[in-house]
Amino acid sequence: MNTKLTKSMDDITALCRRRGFIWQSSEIYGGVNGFWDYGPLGAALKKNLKDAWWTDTILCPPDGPDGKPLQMVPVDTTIIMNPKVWVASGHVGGFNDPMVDCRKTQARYRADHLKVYVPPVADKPLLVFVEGQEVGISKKLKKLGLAADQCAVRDFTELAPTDLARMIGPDADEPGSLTEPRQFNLMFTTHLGAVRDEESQAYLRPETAQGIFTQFWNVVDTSRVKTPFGIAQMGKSFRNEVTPRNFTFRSREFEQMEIEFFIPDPDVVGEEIAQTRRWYAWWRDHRYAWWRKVGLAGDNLILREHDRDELAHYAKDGAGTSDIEYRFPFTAPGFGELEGVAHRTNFDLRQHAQHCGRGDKMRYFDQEHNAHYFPHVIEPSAGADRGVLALLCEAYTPDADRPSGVYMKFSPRMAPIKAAILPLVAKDGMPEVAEKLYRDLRRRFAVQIDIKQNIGKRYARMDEAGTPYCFTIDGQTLSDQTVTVRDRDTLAQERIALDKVEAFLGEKIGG
RNA sequence: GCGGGCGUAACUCAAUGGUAGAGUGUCAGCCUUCCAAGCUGAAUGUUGAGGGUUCGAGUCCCUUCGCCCGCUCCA
Repeated sequence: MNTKLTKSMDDITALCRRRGFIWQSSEIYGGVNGFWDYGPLGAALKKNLKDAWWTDTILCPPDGPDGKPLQMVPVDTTIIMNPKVWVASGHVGGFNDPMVDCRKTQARYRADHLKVYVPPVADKPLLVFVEGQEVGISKKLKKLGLAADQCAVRDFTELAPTDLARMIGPDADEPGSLTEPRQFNLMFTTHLGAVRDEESQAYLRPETAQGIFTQFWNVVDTSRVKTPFGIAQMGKSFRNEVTPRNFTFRSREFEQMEIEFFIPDPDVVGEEIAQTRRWYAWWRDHRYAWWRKVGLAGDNLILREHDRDELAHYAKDGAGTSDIEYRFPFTAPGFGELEGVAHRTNFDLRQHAQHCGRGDKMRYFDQEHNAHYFPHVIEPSAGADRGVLALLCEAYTPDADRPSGVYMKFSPRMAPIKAAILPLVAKDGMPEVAEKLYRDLRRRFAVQIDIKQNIGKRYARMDEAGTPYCFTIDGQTLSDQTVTVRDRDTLAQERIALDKVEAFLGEKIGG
């Protein structure tokens, strides 16, 4: 029995595996770093989280700060898009530079920033330095018995990889510590069609947001929305992370739940300046409240406003950026990001308007203010897999007093199995009553029937699956048509009428 | 990518260089009127993978993959 009362990530991972929440992708082949599969319970849990997000942000969001019903519409865009999208968004240009690492000093340099002093004789080392930072170079050369005017200065990128063994890195003392230049782009590439050349190269999206931005104009033209309104999308994204770590927290394939909420440009519509801050704060606070509502209600969830200097380039001039963060066992006492809420200004829409060549013609027309502008955007961007991981960590509750040693305290709305139907013993007509109840309930709820083994083992199984309620058919059921309800968290039992079970679940689950 | 640690059944762990095992779980049967109880039986392993040393490798060596920790990275 596990008597540990603190939550350990190893124990949580073991339970996820044992009970079928999360497995390593392609495990029988040794797995693949940064990719994870959801088993039956995990897939159900994730769907519950995504359904809650869809319902609570698209179908029935809370009223906005203006007291009016929020306008929200969904889209579902492709993972592979025209590569120009990623040029416009800045994902291709900014991060495509080959980098060189120094094994000795752990330093990392851009290859195109490096210059090399090449001595006239082959048995002397080559001295590498960062362009513009040549302080102390002549001293270093002197030590090697060289003078600067004897050496040719070449670009690092012109030299052959075979020269690496003779090179002394900018911060190193001995040759041979530099690696070959490597591409450091976090986007996965692929090729469209049969020919694998530069022309056919495409990318797997690193964020779903750009699908929303590129279809912004079609949404406006077809769905009768006007600012302020939001477009929401959930879907897979891909980042070729250098170091996938911490279970599913940093995966290379992951699912996002993103909203782009479009509001008037405060510079154009003067009286709306305060609105930008108001909308930003409203989304920030409501997204935080939503995570608490789905089960992260304890001290482990925090809302953290970013400092000015950690803002992304597109958000520098904005109303702010904040993270909703969860204290995972592997980040404690620190926190890990679940969702970021950012005022992205109108950077993305302007970029796309410019790159597609139509420029200001693509400005949105605001009839109410009689003004053309590119709307600003508040972006609440959440990680579905990180949300699931947080739900798992939060639910994991060691309890030395119960036979399983642990139970999963999911909120009823998130629980993969809402209820179990258990005949106390497999005779005297109890299985038949249980089966009828099971057939009735499964039409509306995710329920399971379990007849095998003794009742204690079945309760224990349900504790590890996080099933909030167990209905048990016993001898008394046969005479008075009542069953017991066992509450997962309190272990308390009460009797309710067999024909009230469905209403009971409906009330507790909200289904 | 760098440095360190670790890979044996679904899980937790044994096995001096000499026949791969136990407990738990799972499954089947019996029993059982409320919390992994009891009895009987069954299935599950190319010891992460691939090489090498050896008469013989889970054990020693090399490579590789994966996991954990620390750096690095995270628009």
